[in-house]
Amino acid sequence: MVRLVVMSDLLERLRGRGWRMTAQRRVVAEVLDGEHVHLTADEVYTRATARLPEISRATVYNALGELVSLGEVLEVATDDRAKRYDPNAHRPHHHLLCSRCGTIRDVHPTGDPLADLPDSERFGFTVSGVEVTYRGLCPDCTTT
Amino acid sequence: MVRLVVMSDLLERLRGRGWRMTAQRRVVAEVLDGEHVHLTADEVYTRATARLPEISRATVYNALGELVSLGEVLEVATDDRAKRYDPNAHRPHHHLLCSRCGTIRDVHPTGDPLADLPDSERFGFTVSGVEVTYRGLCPDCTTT
DNA sequence: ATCCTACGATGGACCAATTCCAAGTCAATA
DNA sequence: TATTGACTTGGAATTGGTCCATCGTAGGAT
Ligand SMILES: [Mn+2]
Ligand SMILES: [Mn+2]
Ligand SMILES: [Zn+2]
Ligand SMILES: [Zn+2]
Repeated sequence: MVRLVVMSDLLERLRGRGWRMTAQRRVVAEVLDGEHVHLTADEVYTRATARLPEISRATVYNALGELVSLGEVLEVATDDRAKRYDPNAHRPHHHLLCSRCGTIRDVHPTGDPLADLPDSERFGFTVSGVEVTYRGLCPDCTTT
Repeated sequence: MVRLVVMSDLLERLRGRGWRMTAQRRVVAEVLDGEHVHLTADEVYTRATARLPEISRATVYNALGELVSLGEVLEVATDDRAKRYDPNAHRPHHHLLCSRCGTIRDVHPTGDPLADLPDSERFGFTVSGVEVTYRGLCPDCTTT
């Protein structure tokens, strides 16, 4: 039995969590749902505008912020100025990014970097997570 | 034989590399030299101003940018809005940062994260480096 | 089906971090 | 010491994001 409905897993979950559903929130969630992209707030805004022309930037920022607090979306800080929003919050992963064009890919390294930080290197911190960012050149940028 | 002169290792190197030395560039380099801090551009500007009151922000940004291109200083992007500048570019290391107050510490995890990224997870990229960022609460923020 | 109201949406002002620019200054070479 | 290309400056511009007063509406109550 093949599952044809791929969308709205996220929408479903949000509703279940009591997230008040509005046309604006729906399109933001829909833009993020689906493939594992890493859009900037402005890219989300542009795509949302295609579906709901009167949506405002402030609303997009609000919705993104809420999705992040809810743990449904991850905020990724690259060295670009703009944060990126990652809907793939359920399967833990890390990132590989192209220093030239900014492309981001999800990667799943082997090993547990948390285990690689001995107590003597924790300086009394309560360590709760770790992000690994690989940098390099994507196939396109390597040849060009 | 104890080495008393701890400063100007950086200055020395820059001179040797043919970096045209001006009063402004010197104070920026001096602010960064020495202990392993992670200052924002504005913090560098403030400290530089203490030594050379007429220096301008633009010049601080210019000098920082050049030091980064020269590989003498590392740019660290946290989730804060402002980038941090790390003079510890010679001994490879990673970072542990407090999610509450923003404190950053250098850490040296065991293991090689580059070796943990199999070819099948490189997607044709030429991978050149990796950053590991541990997050948690510093001792102060844990108790408070 | 309609009412109510607390929560959400809006756009425009505001802000912080950074970059850009035209004009003035100066370090290093000859 | 004269020359000149590189560096510095202050302010304007740009970018990415937040704030806020006001208006609109989702969804529970009736
Ligand atoms: Mn991702
Ligand atoms: Mn460091
Ligand atoms: Zn690329
Ligand atoms: Zn702290």
